[in-house]
Amino acid sequence: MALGKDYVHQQCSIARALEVVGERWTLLVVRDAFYGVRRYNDFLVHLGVPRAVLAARLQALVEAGVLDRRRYQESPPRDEYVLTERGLALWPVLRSLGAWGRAEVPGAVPVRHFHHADCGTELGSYGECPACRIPVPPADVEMRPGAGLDPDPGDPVGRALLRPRRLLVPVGREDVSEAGNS
Amino acid sequence: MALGKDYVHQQCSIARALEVVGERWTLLVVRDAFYGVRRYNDFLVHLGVPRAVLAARLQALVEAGVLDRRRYQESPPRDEYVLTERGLALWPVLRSLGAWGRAEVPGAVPVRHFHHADCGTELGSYGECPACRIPVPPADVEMRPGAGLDPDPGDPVGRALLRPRRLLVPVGREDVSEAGNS
DNA sequence: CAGTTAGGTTCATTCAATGAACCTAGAGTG
DNA sequence: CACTCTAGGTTCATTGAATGAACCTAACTG
Repeated sequence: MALGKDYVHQQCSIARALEVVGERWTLLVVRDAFYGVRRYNDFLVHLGVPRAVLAARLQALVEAGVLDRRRYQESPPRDEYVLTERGLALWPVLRSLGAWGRAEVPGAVPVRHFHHADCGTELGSYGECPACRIPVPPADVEMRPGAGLDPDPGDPVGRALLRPRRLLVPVGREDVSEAGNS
Repeated sequence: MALGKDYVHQQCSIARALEVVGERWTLLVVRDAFYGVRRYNDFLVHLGVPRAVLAARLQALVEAGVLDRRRYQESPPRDEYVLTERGLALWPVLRSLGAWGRAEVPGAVPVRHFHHADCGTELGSYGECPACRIPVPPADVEMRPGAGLDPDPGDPVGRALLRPRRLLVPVGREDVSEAGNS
């Protein structure tokens, strides 16, 4: 990884984090993992990333301990990629990046809203629940579509993510399979 | 910017944030700006980034409204790059990335510690003060060297950052100028 | 007026991203 | 039992960006 070669001598834990998640597409792969995407093909169609790049990123994330590659069926051997504890710890990074992108990038209409599932309150910029005054773990976060969300994405995974969802819950096969069931 | 071309169709404020700060070196430039680095040459020696890349990144950050380029002397015209409000809003992103890099990247010895200047308490993972229970704005953060910090960095800016410092306070010329005053 | 400093630009080379094509192995279908 | 589909890749030529060295400019310094 090119970043690593240059960042290694940087005296900074930010640089060390960027060695792992700072490459192109990597954080979007992790984001999709939080959204419940687990399979190679689902990442592929949802991100629109080249296959070779996706394979390289998934492998790098597994080696870094961010994702766990696990066999979910044997007959045709199929693996899925699931966030580890280390990967789950990236939630504040994604949350703060998303909050910044929504608040500070001009012309941004809210695309998704994140709520504390226990009480329904929308999360604050730090991923905390303003009502309960606690940092909300991703498993307790409910994602709801916002006004800026494209109502008809081209890929089945994007369509599955139109509905309110709990984070980390795997995208169901029934959501993804049939294309045009309106 | 290559990222923009591909991320634009992504329905996500994380992707929009990455269009601005997701490129190689960009977040490290912003980090240095928080550390008090303001001048082209100081970024250059501290980051070890190619000159052309630094010029492109600074220009992009100015266009994105993250940095403000301001003339600080006329006689030889010299500009400095200072964080805007929008740039200051990136502090939670850097803080959470740094916290993750320290906690989750194996073999990481703490390089710098960040404390609430008002009370001296070390910041939590979200950039909050655990004692005062408030998010600490970067101007109120004191940075102190940690055990993992190289005690003799090769560049004068790195040496200036060895001492405890308030964030955003510009790196003084007297810190940077003389090389080997032990 | 020679040297230095700040802040760049230009250019050839290297390296990674892209996207299309191809590969493999098992599953379902007629 | 041939055909085709699906999941999960690999390979390869092309494109594009990063790299680092060299060069440029303008002003100040001794």
